[in-house]
Amino acid sequence: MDVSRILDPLNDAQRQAVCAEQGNVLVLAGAGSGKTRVLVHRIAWMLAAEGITPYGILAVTFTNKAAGEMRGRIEQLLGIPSSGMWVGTFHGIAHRLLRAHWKEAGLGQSFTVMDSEDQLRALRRVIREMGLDESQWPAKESQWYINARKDEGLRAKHLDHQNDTHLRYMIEIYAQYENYCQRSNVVDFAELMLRSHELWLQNPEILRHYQQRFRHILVDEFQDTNTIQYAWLRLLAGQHCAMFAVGDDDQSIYGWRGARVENIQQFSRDYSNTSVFRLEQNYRSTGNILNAANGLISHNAERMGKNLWTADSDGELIQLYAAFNEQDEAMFIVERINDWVNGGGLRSECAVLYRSNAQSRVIEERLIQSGMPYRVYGGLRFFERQEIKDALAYLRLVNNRDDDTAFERVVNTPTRGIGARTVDTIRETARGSGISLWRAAYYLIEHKQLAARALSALQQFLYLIDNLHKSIDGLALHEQIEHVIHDSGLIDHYKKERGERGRARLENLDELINAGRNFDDEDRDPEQAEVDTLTAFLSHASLEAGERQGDEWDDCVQLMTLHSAKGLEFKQVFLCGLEEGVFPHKLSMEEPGRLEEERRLCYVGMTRAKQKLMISYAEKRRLYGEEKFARPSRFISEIPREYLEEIRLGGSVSTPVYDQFATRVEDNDAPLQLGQRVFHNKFGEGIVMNYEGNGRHARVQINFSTSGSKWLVMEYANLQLC
DNA sequence: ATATAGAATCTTTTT
DNA sequence: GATTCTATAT
Repeated sequence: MDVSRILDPLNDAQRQAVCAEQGNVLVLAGAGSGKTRVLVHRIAWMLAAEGITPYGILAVTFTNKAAGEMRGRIEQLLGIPSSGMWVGTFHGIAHRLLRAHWKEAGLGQSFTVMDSEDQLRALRRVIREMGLDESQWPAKESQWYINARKDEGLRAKHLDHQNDTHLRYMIEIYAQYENYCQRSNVVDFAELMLRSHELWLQNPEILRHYQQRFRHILVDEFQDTNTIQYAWLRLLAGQHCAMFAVGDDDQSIYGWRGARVENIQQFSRDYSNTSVFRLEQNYRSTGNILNAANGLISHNAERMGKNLWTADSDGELIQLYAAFNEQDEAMFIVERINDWVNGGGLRSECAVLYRSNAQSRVIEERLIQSGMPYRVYGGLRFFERQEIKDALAYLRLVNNRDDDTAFERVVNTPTRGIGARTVDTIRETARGSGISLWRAAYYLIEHKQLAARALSALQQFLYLIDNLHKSIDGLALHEQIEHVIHDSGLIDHYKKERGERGRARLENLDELINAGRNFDDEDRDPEQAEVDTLTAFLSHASLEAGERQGDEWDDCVQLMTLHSAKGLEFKQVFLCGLEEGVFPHKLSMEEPGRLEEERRLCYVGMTRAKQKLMISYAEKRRLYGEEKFARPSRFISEIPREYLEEIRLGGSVSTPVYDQFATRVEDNDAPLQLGQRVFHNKFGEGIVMNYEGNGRHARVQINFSTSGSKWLVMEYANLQLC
């Protein structure tokens, strides 16, 4: 193997990381510094130069996309298939382990993986069965609580209610939910990590086997690992494994779902012989964009320290546009895109990034108006669509009769005369005897404990599932799917739905058959040939919900949230809605830690831009039906001024907007922070709800605890901060 | 079993 | 403002 192909395309820092001596390595890779390249070349280097066998390598990522990309690039670089190597997501690999050791993990052989919607439905049922009021104990909250505990590696039995009633119920719901999952032979996403971790802890011989096999672990996006994922890695690594972790603390934007940036620092502490490398040369953006981003992120206190630089030229200044309102902002963005396209640029080279999905609507409307094709990321994915989930539920039930989530979903879809009353009876029986719904239904029929009509309807349903099981045995996967969606009546059911939507649903069901046809050859895991195809397909559907909607091939403007933009790059980026309360989001403004995460999010957004970055904010914005005034985001004032250029449309430059907000933000005698508690001599204590204008002439709306909401003029109000 | 009206609620997202 | 769920009526 010619090693120069691996080393030549690298810069010094990259090469040092790639060729680092065997041992633990931490690579702090800034945005656009060639993070994936280093991972891929490191693997290639180990295989080609160090004589390490692919069989001993495990590479973990967070998304299927990243895993696929890594695998593809390894194969491209080496010119051979990457077989034997494990490259996958944390959840994908945990799932693989559980399939291989289902018995030791305490699962049934054909256990099913629930997605978050399934999990929510399951929790609704558990809460209802506990006789709790659903409005007082929202399933969403329990789901959040349970997943957060699982991400910390904690089971219900580890938790202490500390005499807190609320907590006690939460833990009880958790415990009941664990029972439910065990009974139904299903696992949720967090459970995959937690249970595979326990599998290793409780079966030292299995752990030893994997420890001996995987002497080289590579981890992508290390800053996004949560507690259980890090514990899982440490356990697998044991004493003799070399870990190669790549991450960027400045791009940690998933703290709210349990990711712990601290794991990066912890890594060097836990593995004392760790060599640390920094990749700071950026190959993506112009100098001005990088300097602006560096300036912004320097306002964060908790950093490992890193400064991106480029050999590229300064490029254009970052343009700042102060819009009158959100309509004006949208108009500005679309006009700029038009200019770009007229100048020969592609629409797909432009991305509009926003903090929250609700912001996309106005921009979409404006794009439609000017006939500009666009694509919004973040809609429903293929395997999450209603009709697809219905079909999958039938398949799941055929595959695993105890899957209560699937049973509940399809027992009366399409309607077949099994009403709420009957299902209630089944549930009660199931709960009374601690059995699955399927078994309870069987029991009720055998003992004729239902009204005649319901009994025969239910019997029909059980026959249907049993017959489906028999008739699809031995068929190819796509034939199985086709059979099930026809015989279940789903096709007829959706044929009745009129209009565009019904037609789309039928098309999707057709597409599901197609997915089954393609699955056989492509997506099977060669090391798990003994798992039957249907089971593998169902797991695939849960673990890899498919691409987001949109025609990739069309040349269209890209619209997405800042979170979904991570890892992508565009020649021209619009960062919009930079207003206090929108970005940083009002729910993240209180805690310093969360605010720093918002700032990192802004940093991520800025560093997506290759050539042109445009930042905009609206002085007045209609959001959630109400019109509100907002101050420009503090993030704007944190960008060093020399990299910004304020622009106005139509050339009518009046007061420089930058000056306006600069004084507004920095002046402490204008405490117009929304949500600020204030004291008024006559009205007492209140909270700032809204304001209009700025400086001394501003009018402020304050909600007083004793006398209600009032508009006051700052100049005369004489407010005191509390 | 379905249709409709009223109410609630509205970061960010992958697996 | 728009969606999504819940309660009630038919």
